[in-house]
Amino acid sequence: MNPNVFYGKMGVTIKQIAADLKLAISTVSKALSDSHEISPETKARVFEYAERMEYKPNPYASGLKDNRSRNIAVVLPEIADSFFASAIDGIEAAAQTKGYHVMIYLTHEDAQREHAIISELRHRRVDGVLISVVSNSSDIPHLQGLYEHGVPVVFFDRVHTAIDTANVVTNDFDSAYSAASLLIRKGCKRITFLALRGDLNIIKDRTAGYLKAINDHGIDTQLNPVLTCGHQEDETMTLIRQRLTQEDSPDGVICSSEKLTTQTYSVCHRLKISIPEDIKIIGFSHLPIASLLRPSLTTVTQPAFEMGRTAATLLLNALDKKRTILKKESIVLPSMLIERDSTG
Amino acid sequence: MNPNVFYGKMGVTIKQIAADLKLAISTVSKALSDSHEISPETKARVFEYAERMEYKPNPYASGLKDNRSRNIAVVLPEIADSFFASAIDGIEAAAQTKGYHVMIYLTHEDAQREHAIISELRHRRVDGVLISVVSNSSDIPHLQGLYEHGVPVVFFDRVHTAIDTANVVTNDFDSAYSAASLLIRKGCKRITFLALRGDLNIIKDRTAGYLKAINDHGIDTQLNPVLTCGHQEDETMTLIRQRLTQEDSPDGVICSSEKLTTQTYSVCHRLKISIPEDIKIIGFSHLPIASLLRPSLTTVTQPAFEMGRTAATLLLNALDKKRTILKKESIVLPSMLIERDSTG
DNA sequence: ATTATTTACGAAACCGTTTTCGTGGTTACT
DNA sequence: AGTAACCACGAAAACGGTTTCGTAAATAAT
Repeated sequence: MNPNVFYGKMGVTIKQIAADLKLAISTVSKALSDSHEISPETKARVFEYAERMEYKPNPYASGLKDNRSRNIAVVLPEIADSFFASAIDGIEAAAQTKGYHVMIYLTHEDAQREHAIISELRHRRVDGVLISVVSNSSDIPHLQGLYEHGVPVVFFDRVHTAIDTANVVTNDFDSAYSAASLLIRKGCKRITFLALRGDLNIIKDRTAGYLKAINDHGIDTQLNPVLTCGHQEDETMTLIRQRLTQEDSPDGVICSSEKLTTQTYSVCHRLKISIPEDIKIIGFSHLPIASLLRPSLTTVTQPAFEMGRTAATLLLNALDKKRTILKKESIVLPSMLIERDSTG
Repeated sequence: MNPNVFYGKMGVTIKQIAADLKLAISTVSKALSDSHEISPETKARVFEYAERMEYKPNPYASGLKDNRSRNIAVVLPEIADSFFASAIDGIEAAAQTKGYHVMIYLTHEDAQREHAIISELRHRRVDGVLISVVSNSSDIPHLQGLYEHGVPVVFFDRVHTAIDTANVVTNDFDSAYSAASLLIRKGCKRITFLALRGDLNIIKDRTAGYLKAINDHGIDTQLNPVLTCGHQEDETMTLIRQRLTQEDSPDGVICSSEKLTTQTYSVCHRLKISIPEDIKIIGFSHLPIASLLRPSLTTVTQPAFEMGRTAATLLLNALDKKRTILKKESIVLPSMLIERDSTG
């Protein structure tokens, strides 16, 4: 632009400063990092000038040396889900205090997209990855490859046990057990557990916890089945509607995901099935406004923020120590079963 | 682990390939970019080898040359807000198709934090910034500086008109006008408009639209006031409660933000004020489950996803053309007033 | 007085790319 | 035959930093 207007345009480089101050580039670099081999006078000169020029080192240039960008990736199925939104919140909080930057990648429950993203992340754009996978079988080789190529991976919520790294989960089995027990205690005789298609660990665990509760209470498993739903909204709604209108329709439903919960509510509203009189409902959900629903929703609420923050902290601590392989460990943060009106 | 298993560890570099193939680095680089000055045979050799080694260029090394990272920043007040969550969704969609990467920064409605983040972004970590500001006066010099230093900025939703760049908003004035008109039509005599403290344009516009409607309908402005709320949850709840329990308490409320909406609902629930009989409520909110609330909520729903995608597209198009200054323009995407039970 | 050490700085290599510029060897034109 | 034009490749500079090493001068140790 205008050449004599100002140096600062487009970012002053260390080279510029060196030239202007008639110093060697290395001298300036050392001065800025407060090296002991530079005299106080020179340091002062450099500091003052750098300040005036608003010099900021280019992070990627520095990163080239030690091969780190201080960027981490968060890969997750969707963001319009209060669990994931809060998890990101926790991740960002941890990252910000540690001087890291958070990149977001959305898979939209699509294994192919996840595949593409993981593949992209091999290019060393990020120093590490936090991920909540789409499916438990989808992308082992890719994730494994990423991990083995020196990009540490930490799973949260939707983990992938085939890979030996750290992960952060909640007590899915126990919460589902408690949820089912509550419904049974409330007198439900025909509970349906809404599972998600796929082989997600969290769903498997929740389903198992549910079935254990049914068994432990000596209740007929036939009458208390598991219904597997897909990710497509209309298809799932139809499925739920059919279930709720069939003969011997359920008097209790446990929804294993937030979406399934809201979908079930929608169906009930539309069909004028009254909760909790006709049917009692518990949802796995982090919804902050569960208490404002009609009726207020009994939830299994995950510690989303904490899970995100914990996972991020695990990863960032490893990165700070330049550890690229994390000890295999599962950190389990407990969910809370919060009784509200939908279980009357 | 197994040392002789594979070269690929930690990422092959172009230099490695050159050495292995006994070629010059430049030759390999050109071959990979399919340059005409490399013979088909050599290209084939290089391609095949690069493929086998799973070579991927280091994005930040390349970025150093043309001074671009293909990363963009999204700076916003919070993520646990369905508007912003959806906006990110739209942004990510646009970015992914254009080969850009999205970094998230949360200000938590804190001007200082926003300041720190903007300042951080001057280091050329990102090629451009999408932002929904905390306040309209907070950080002009910083944003201005960022912009002038060659980092393009696009505002969305919470814009900053003092800076001459592109921005994407919704028709706040008109929607507020419509919302107020609806309440008046429904017979409300004492409406309260809940504004947010600060000098956000969107709030100002919404407030103005509300006041205009009150005026146009020849209604007493004294009885239809604006109540300014802060960002602190408990404080705001108290304020709302006071208002709803005072003498001549309102029979209609318009909440200018999603949080205010849910807070108002909470207060009504707690005080057993029945909606819409005692009071009618309209909320500016993108909540996908507005219809599941008790009672279902009449909303002014912003086109969040579209706004995010549009803002991102504007920015990315400029970046692709290496344009760093964007034409000042406002793209207005209309909100929708969706009547539900809360306005009875 | 001689050697050893410290001080304060500069030169240069390096990180992984891209790009400009040479250059030796063919092939094509007149 | 002489020059022009290409062809296929390599050397080196550049991007913006950090870091290692070298070195002249000043100071300290013997």
